[in-house]
Amino acid sequence: MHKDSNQTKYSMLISYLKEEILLGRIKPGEQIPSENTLAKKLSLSRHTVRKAISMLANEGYVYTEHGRGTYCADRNKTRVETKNIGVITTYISEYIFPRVVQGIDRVLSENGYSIILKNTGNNTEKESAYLEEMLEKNIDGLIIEPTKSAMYTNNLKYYEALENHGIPYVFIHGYYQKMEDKPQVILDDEAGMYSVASYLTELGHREIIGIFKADDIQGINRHKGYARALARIGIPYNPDNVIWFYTEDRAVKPAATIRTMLENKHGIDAVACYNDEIAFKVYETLRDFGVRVPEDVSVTGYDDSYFSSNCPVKLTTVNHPKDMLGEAAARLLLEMMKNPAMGREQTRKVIVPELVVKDSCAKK
Amino acid sequence: MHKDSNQTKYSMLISYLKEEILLGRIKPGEQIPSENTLAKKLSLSRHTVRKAISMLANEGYVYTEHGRGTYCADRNKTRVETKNIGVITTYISEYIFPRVVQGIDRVLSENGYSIILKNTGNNTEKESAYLEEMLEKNIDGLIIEPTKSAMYTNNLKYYEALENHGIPYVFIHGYYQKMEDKPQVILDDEAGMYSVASYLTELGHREIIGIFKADDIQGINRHKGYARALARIGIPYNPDNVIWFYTEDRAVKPAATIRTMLENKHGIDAVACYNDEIAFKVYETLRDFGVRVPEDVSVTGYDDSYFSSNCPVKLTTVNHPKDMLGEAAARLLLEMMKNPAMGREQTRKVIVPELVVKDSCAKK
DNA sequence: CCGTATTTGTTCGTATGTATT
DNA sequence: CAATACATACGAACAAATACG
Repeated sequence: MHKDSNQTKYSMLISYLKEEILLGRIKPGEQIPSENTLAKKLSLSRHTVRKAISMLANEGYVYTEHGRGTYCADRNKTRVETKNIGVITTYISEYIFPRVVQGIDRVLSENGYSIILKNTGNNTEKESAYLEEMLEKNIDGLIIEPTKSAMYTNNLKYYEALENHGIPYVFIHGYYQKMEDKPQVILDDEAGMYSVASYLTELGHREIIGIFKADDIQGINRHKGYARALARIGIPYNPDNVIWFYTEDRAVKPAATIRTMLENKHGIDAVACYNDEIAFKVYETLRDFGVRVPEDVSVTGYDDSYFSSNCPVKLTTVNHPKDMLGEAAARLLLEMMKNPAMGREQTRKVIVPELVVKDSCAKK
Repeated sequence: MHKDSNQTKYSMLISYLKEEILLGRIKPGEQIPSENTLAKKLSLSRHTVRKAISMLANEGYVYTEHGRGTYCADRNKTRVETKNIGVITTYISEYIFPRVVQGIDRVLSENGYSIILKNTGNNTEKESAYLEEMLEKNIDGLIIEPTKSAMYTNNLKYYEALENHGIPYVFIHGYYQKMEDKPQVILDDEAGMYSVASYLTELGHREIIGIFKADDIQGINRHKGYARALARIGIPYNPDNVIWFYTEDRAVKPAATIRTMLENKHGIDAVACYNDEIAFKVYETLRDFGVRVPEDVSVTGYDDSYFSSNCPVKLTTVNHPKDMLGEAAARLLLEMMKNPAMGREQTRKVIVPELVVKDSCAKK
């Protein structure tokens, strides 16, 4: 049950049964435990169980037969095209999201589809709720940016359900670790950060601080690229030079840690940041401390956003082909809807981003 | 009651009430006796009455409101709820749109609705196509930012159709000129620009250039505020000091015109811009020409976006309560869906923005 | 075919919670 | 604040349909 605990008892039972049905754990025609069994098992009165079942029957999830029992209804016989595609994003980042959605929308609108938009605010429970909503709404396909993709997720069941119902889906930006082979359009984050870190080492920097996001796969992969670039030229990996942050502390942790490092006279040649927003904050922290960029310390961002171009010292960064990412995901989804039996090679698109050199790095 | 006596008590009550409604003895909107009243009058238990009423509600004959009563429904207007709300924006401006949509999404998601997103790219034909699509999709409501709101539109028929189908809609940001009294959530653009221009006159400026967008109602209203502020202190209106631009030439016209003015030694004390993006371009143009901001010329923006805060000289601007705008629109729509007969006073929300003084203006 | 257990359907009573006026 | 109206939840009894030995 484990659901919205502030809800009513009957609605908890409804969402429990609904989930079982939507996820295919109770199959059409299958009998549901009797009212008395459910009441006893869940410590509810029979009246409450009846209320839940009567509502489910009304919504067409189950049907009851007098004297026989209650059965799961077959709702899929009437699966019509809705021409709606679900799009679930993590949090509406001001500088990435709109362009990606625009790319998706352009391709899908051209093909007569509309997008149903949801954003999870990087909250896993909301992701559950919205996936369930999408299943109920009978969408024709789904494009989803996974929430906290580096963390354990118990939402895998929804993806299985999508597959059971024959609804294609495409991951963008990231993917869950057990689902590397599922359809996806991603950026090669490791390669991107590898090119940043290599660029910094070529400028002669050795004490390179890396700042990474710990709860999404992008952060993990960018960290890999950072470590690989340093290893290539024989710099031993130094955990003290790596700062990890989470969605929840992104506004304070990176800048605060850099400040502490400066106060403790931790040697810093360069700072390679998870994205432009962090880089901009790092730039401000350094400036406030009287450290010049790039003369004293080099700083790099990631995403080539307005944070990079509007920073007093334009930030060297990695481009983010936002529109292209959205368009590619939409096109892949359309192909999959046309031809459901696509091979793995065709359902994985990796876009390699490029280093964009601006003014925030100098030779040591 | 006089009906099939072999039936159940609750079904007798159902057919009694159904008949009253179908024969028009109980009219749509009219209140039905309370559960307790019916129970007492008909010598039934309240539970039995509730059973009958809940089935009638399910069939769409009546609807209940917690704490108020049970009412006769208008069966001609009961469409099937899709729990989808259409949202049509003009063009996905990077710095306004995501927050507005986020505000809309937050309120609607909380209430179990999803948004179907479309953007017109400020193209009137696309607006037609998308309005038609929304009508086909059977949405429960619509939030729309009108495309080229200051121009003639021949999409009025779609709004009429929405009304005929009983689908409520809310304008945001702007409205068409023949539809001033339709439900809307807008910013008081005239007041916003009035406060900007008044601020500039109070600093002693007289030759104040105004740059406005000609094809949306926001531009028209901001121009009104500008003209009113100048008129207030007796500055005669000078058309040579006003630059009009359109969606299509927004990237070049404003900056190019300022450059021409500078070359022609047109006197400029200050430039009041349509938005921060234009103001940033004007700032760059002035700087490239060797004109200092704010020492030589004052510049103002509008929207309080990152263009304002990331400009080397932070731009004095007008705030844009993006989230609040979206939330207010969503809440208004929800109210209208609940209570279709809302008066005009309640369906028009005007948010008055505030001047945000930063560093780009100085005394003459 | 009968009897019994099971399952859903109808109806009552009672108590408490919550929204509206 | 009190009264009113709907909402949730428990308990109990009996009826009607079905399944099965």
